Amino acid sequence: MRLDNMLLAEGVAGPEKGGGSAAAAAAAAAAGSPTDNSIEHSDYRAKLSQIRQIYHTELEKYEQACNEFTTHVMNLLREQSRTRPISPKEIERMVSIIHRKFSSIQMQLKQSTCEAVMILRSRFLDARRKRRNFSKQATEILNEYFYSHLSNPYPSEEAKEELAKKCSITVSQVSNWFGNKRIRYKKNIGKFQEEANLYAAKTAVTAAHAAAAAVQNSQTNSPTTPNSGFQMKDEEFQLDSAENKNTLLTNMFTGGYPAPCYQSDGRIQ
DNA sequence: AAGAATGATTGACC
DNA sequence: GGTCAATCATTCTT
Repeated sequence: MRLDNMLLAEGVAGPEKGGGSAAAAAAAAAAGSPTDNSIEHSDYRAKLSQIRQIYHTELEKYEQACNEFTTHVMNLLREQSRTRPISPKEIERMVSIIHRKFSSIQMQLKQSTCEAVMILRSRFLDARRKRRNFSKQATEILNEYFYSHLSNPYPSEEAKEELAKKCSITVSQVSNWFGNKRIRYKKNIGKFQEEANLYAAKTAVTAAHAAAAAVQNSQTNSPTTPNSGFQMKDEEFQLDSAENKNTLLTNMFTGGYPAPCYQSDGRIQ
């Protein structure tokens, strides 16, 4: 009974099911509540409840019509009983015919409701599958964070939330982005070197401005710069040495490619 | 139209 | 539970 299960899972089954309502509640609870993707999801839920409402009102209408028709037929039979004898069995037969007819109509209603739910579902899933590239600003913000935390590009939950807010995307999208970025950067550091230098320069410039404002007479010209490549956390301090920074600074302006600092085997954590 | 880039999903791992 | 790695599916670039 796929259709029934589906309706139950979506909470479309009505109270007329009697004992089934408990099963409906259980199924709804078991289905869980994926509370991510709030905007599209709430839209989905709204449409679903709309379908459910239509189903219930239609069902009620049929129920009522069935009752009305039954009493109408009963009246007719009663009238006919004056002219000819009508057995209780015949009445029973008529009533059961009517009920059968109406229950088949209700079945059709259930089926079409189910179809509507399925269509809604597939549309929802399609919408989720369809992706849009993030805005340029969003990518910029994410890249800025990534390259300025290259030694440990793992934003905390709070940092993720902040980035998500700044980029107007969800936290899981931020997680996805960092997951993709880490793996793709690691796979081909050379390809990303230009980008890395760009963002390193960007943060260097802003840091330099701050530094210049603070210490005008100082000779220090090495603002905080990111590492050349992210490493295992164990190596972080070792590779974040001043020597490394200087190398990067030089490379930044000469366009050189600093050697990647990866361990041959391990994962990044 | 083909290939590259990119966001999302999935399964395995710790 | 978060991450990695492979992969899918769509979008962008050439």
